[in-house]
Amino acid sequence: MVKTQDRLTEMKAEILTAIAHPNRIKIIEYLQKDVYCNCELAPAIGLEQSNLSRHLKILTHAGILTSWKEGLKVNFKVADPRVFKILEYAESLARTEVESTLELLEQI
Amino acid sequence: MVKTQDRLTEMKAEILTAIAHPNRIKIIEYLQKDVYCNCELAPAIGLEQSNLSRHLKILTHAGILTSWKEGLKVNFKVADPRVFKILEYAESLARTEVESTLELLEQI
DNA sequence: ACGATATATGAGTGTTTACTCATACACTCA
DNA sequence: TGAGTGTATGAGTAAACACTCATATATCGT
Repeated sequence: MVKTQDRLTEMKAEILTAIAHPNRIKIIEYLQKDVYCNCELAPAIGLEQSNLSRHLKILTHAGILTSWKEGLKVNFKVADPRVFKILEYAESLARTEVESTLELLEQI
Repeated sequence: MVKTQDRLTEMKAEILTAIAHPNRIKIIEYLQKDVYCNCELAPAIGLEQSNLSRHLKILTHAGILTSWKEGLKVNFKVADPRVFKILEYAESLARTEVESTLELLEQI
């Protein structure tokens, strides 16, 4: 079944696409500490309310965040800690890149 | 230093953005087996030559693939196995999503 | 019921992306 | 050196994305 394999590949791409934006990475990492609502995240991350709301929707739709209402507010938390693993590996790759750039500079 | 932290976040986003495309995921996973050139990958993955070339450029530029010339051909390999870890976590998240969807269906 | 607060969404905009076709460039070998 | 092969890239296009402003919707306390 090539079709099923393709669907899985698409789903992986959807999950990674949802994560792969600076503002959404900030959101996920901020939510590592605790549970927060839109109104608390907006000033913390420095995003305009409607823009943040859309980023949160993208993350929730991708299954990366879960949300629930609490009065006026909508709270968000990271649905699965494996997301942090992805970010950890991305960070360690980024750091390796910086290091090898520095090594190249030292050779001059 | 907020600026440095932001740059790191951007780099993480760049790395994940480079990975987060179905065709590029296929390329990376195909290269898990062995080293291949553009001309071998094109039929294997089913991409038009110039399109594949651009995807390979994106992956190489992001530091995910390394390439070297061998006569006419340009060979590619995955630069760092941590990329596979990212894809493994993405896959396991995708599978979890499928499972929870199935569970919801069973409740009907 | 009313004003205040939190969130979602329609509409508009500028930018980026993926893709294709055609063509240029790089290299090999006969 | 010229034909053949592999790769890169310019140009054009359609779709997706991120963002903002204005506004709608939902909920709370008084």
